[in-house]
Amino acid sequence: MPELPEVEVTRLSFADRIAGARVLEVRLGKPLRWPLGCDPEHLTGHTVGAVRRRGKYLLLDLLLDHQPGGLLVMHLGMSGSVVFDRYLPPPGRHDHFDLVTSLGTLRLHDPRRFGAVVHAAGQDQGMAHKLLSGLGVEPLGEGFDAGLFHQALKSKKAPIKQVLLAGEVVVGVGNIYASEALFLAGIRPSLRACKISRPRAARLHAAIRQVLAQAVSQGGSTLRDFSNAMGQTGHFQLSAQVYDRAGLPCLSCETPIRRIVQQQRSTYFCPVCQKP
DNA sequence: AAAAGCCCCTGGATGC
DNA sequence: TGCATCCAGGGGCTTT
Repeated sequence: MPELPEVEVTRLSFADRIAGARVLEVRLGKPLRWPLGCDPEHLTGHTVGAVRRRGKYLLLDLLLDHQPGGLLVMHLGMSGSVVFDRYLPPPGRHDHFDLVTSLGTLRLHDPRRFGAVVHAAGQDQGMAHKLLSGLGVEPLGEGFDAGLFHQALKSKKAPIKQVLLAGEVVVGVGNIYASEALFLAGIRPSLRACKISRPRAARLHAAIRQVLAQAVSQGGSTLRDFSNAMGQTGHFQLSAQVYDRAGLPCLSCETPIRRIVQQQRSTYFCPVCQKP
């Protein structure tokens, strides 16, 4: 479920409230995608500092006696969501991680368990962790430059939709927003990335930023059950131009939207507005 | 080296 | 009502 906007909206909904909290206990449910990477007891006594985001990962800075104490890396997978509150009911069948702190409990709810919580420490305070190295540039950051983006696409022969999803060039763009950004840019998802001209790459660069920023401002997309750490749902799905609209008229030209499958994921596009 | 396939897991919607 | 099938916001690992 969660792409960059949903993760960012989640971050914004609890970062300020958890800052300075002291970890009292960690409760684990069923196994997630990866093991925590440390004894849960080890985290007790740490303090939570800033909550940051890298791509679709949430990063909780940990401190111990005012010294850096590594990172707690959280990923929401396909069906994950987080809640943070002073009082929560006992964990349910899909609640697999509780960080009980002096200011409330941070809980990961994840029915499919593709998500994870991993403790990363050591070199570079955990930022050198395998999961975080090798990630592309942040699309909403200053490092996302149209010219560099075009250069990066030149070396990729795969279809542009798949290159966006891979996250090696730019992070955070998932299945919904890849289709939406390509529609806004007027580019066919099947077009090989290396074939995209400089002007079209610039247009896609702008479209990615626009779509993601708009989605963040609308609280993300709630397709089935996403909500932020305050329990609030998102509304971007009501603004989607092509995602999940197969057979429905294009909102720009009325041609039926098409659905194709790329890398076993659905892609939606308008065959008229989006040129090969 | 890059691209394509294969899984991990649960639940909701649809069809017979 | 029951059961089978398909589909779903991701991404690491293995195979071509």
